[in-house]
Amino acid sequence: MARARISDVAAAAGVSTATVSLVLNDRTARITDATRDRVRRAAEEVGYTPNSVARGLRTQRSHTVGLISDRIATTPFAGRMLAGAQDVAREHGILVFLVDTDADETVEREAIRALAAQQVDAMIYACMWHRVVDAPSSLPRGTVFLDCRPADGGFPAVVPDDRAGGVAAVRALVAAGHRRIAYVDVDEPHPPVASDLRHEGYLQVLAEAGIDPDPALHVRCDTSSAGGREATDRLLDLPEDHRPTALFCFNDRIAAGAYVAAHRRGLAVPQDLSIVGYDDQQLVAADLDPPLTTVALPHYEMGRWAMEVALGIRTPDDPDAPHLMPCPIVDRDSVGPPPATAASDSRRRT
Amino acid sequence: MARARISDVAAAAGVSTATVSLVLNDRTARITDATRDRVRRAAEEVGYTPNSVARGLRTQRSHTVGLISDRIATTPFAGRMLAGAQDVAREHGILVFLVDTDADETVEREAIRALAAQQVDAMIYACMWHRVVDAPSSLPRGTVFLDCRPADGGFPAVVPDDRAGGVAAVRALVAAGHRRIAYVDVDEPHPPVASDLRHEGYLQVLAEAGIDPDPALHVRCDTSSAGGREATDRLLDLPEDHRPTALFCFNDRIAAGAYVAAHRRGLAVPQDLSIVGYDDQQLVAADLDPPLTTVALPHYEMGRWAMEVALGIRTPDDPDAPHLMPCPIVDRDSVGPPPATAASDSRRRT
DNA sequence: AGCCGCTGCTAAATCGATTAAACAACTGCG
DNA sequence: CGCAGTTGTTTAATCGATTTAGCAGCGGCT
Repeated sequence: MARARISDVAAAAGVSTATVSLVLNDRTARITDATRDRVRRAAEEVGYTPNSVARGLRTQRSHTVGLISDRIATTPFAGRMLAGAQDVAREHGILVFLVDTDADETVEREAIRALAAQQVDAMIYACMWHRVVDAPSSLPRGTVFLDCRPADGGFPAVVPDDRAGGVAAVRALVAAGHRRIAYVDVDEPHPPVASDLRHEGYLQVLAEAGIDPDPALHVRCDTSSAGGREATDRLLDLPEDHRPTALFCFNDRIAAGAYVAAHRRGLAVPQDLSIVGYDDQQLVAADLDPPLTTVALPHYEMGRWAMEVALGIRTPDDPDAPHLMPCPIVDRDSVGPPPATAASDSRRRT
Repeated sequence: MARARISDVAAAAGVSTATVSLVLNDRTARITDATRDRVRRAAEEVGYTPNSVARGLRTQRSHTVGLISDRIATTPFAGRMLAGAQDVAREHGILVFLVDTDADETVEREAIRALAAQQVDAMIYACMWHRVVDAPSSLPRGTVFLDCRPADGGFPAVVPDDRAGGVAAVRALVAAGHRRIAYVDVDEPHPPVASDLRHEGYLQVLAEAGIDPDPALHVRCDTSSAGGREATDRLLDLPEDHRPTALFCFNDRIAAGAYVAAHRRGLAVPQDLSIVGYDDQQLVAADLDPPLTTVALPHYEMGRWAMEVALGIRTPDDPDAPHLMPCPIVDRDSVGPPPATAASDSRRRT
C-alpha cells in the first residue's frame, strides 16, 4: 500500500490535481464550497499527506534547516540549545537535520555540501562552548552562529553574556560581604572568550566595590574536578590574610573540585568558604552538598534565538555584533557571609 | 549566483543532461573516456552538486533517516547514541533528521507524519532509557527501536544487556570477597525494565556464589544523589552482622549519594564500603573521589547498531527479540576487599 | 549496395507536487 | 441575439534530476 498521491485524491474527488492542490493549500481561488468539501473528504479518505520532496522541488523551499555542530549532540552539556532550536522549528513545521562534525574540517565541509544539496532553507552553525571560530568558507550567507562568534563577522550570532554573568556571580559574593574573592579560571586550551569575559566581569565588580584585585587570587587550572581541587588547594595554602573567603569558579566542575579541597581541610561550604560556579550543569551543581550557587548558561534561549533568526522570524538588533543572551544567576546554598575572622579583617582593610 | 544545475554542466560540456547523469553516477554505459573527462571537468568548473531533492523525487530514495526520540538530544545522558547513529549515517552519505518529542504523543504523531512526508528512507525510534514502549501505530514497519522494546514486538530493537551488566557488577564484588551485597534499586517510576534485569543479574551471581539473598539488602530509592544517600543510610543503620559491605547501585547518581552517606559516617570507599554504579556517566563516575567502578551503557554501539539495521547494512540475528548489547564493566577504585571484621564474618558464614 | 550489429549519445518520460494561463459555461447587458 | 465579463475548473509547464528506449553513424559481411 503505497502512499497516496495528490492524483489519488483528485481521482477520488473527481477533480483535477490542480483543484486538490488549490483546496488543500487554502489558496484563495474561485472554488465552490461543495468542491472544497469533496476534496477534503477525499483527502481524508485516502489518507493523503503531501510529499514534501516533490513540493520542495517545485516551491524551492524544503521546510528543513541544517544544524551543524562540533559535538553538541554528544556532549552532556548543551543539548538544551537543540531543544530551543527544535521547539521553534516544530512550531513552524520545520524539520531539523543534525550533523555533529566532531570538529573535523573535512566532515564539516562535506556536511555543508550535503545540507546544501538537500536544499535546506537555512543553516545554523553551533559550538559546544562560547568561542571564536573561523567560518568555513562554504557556509551560505545568513547562516546563524550559535554559541560562537565568527572571527570575521558577517553572520548573525548569539552567545551568552559571559561578562554580565561574571558580574552577577561576583556581585553576589560582594553582597554577602566578601572582599577577598578568587577567580578560579580555566587553563585556556582554546580561544578563551568565555574565560576572558567572565574575568572582565569579575574585575568590574571588584572595581565597583573598591577592591584592589589581587593577582594571586586569579589562578588557572584544568577544567575538571581534579583541576579545581588542586587550584583551590593552592589558594587555601596562601597566608591567612591573603587567603580568599570566596571563590568564583569558571565552571561547575571546577567548583566541584573546590568542594573536595575544602572538605578535605575540614572547611564547610559556605560557612568557611563561599563558592559560585558557572554553567548550572545538571548532575553537578544541584547534586553537590550543599547545592551550588551558579550562573546558568541560557542554552535553550540561545537555541530559540538562533532558529528564529534562521527562519527569518526575527532579525538581530545589530547585524554586526553577536546577540548577548543574559546568564541568570541561580541562587542555591554555597554562598554565605565570610567567616568572622576574615570579615573583621576585611573591615580592617576597607 | 544560483546553484549549478545538471543542465548547466551539460551545456558546458556540450552534451545532454542524460550523459552528465550517466557519467557522474558511474553508470556502466557506453560513453567514451574523452566524453567522461569532458563532463567531469565541466562539473568541476561550474561547481556542480546534484540537487538531492530532485534526485530523491526521481529515485524515491532521499538518503535521509528520521530519528525520533523522547528527549535524547536534550539529556546529558544518551547523546552517544546519536553519535553512533550519525557516524554510521555519515559513512553512508545519509543525513539524519532529529526530532525530540519530549514524550508528547501529539508531537510524536506529527513528527512521524512530517518525516514520512519527507520520504525518509528509514526511521529510528529512540528512548532515553531502556524501557518498554507502545509503538505509535503510524510508525512505518521496519522502524528500529533504540534503547527501548516495542510492547508487542514486530520491530527490530536494540537494548543494553542489563542482566549481564548486573552480573558483571556483582561478580566484581563477589570476586573481591564480599558476601553481604546490597542492591540499591530505583523506585520504579516507569516500566522498570532495566531495574528488573539488573536485579536478575544480581540474584544470579548470588546464587552462583552460594549466597542467600537477604531481602533487607534490596532497597529502593529515588534516582538522585539525595535518594542514594538516604537509601545508603538505611542500609548502614542495619545491625552490624546484617550490614552490607558492598553496594550495587542502580545508577551512578545513586552511587554518588552513597558516597556522601559513607563519608558522613567517616567510612572510606572502598576500605569500609565497596560501591559499584551503573551508566558510567561522565561528570559523575569519574569525578567522584575515589573514581567509581561502574558498568557502562553501550550507547554508542547501540546507536551504530540501530542505524546499521535501519539502513539495511545488517539484519538482526533474531528478528523477534531485541538485540542485547553488552555493558562492559569499567574498573576504577571504588571496589576493594571487605573490611577485616566483615571478611572474617563472611568466612564464618560460608 | 544492402543489411546487421555495435557504439555513443540523446529524446523524452517520469517522480509528485505547484501555479500561471487557458477554457468552458453561465450571466448580464445593450 | 451577440458580446463581454465572471466563475469554476482544468491544462500544461515547471522544479532538477534519473533512466529507458531509440536514433544516427560506422564497420563488416555477403
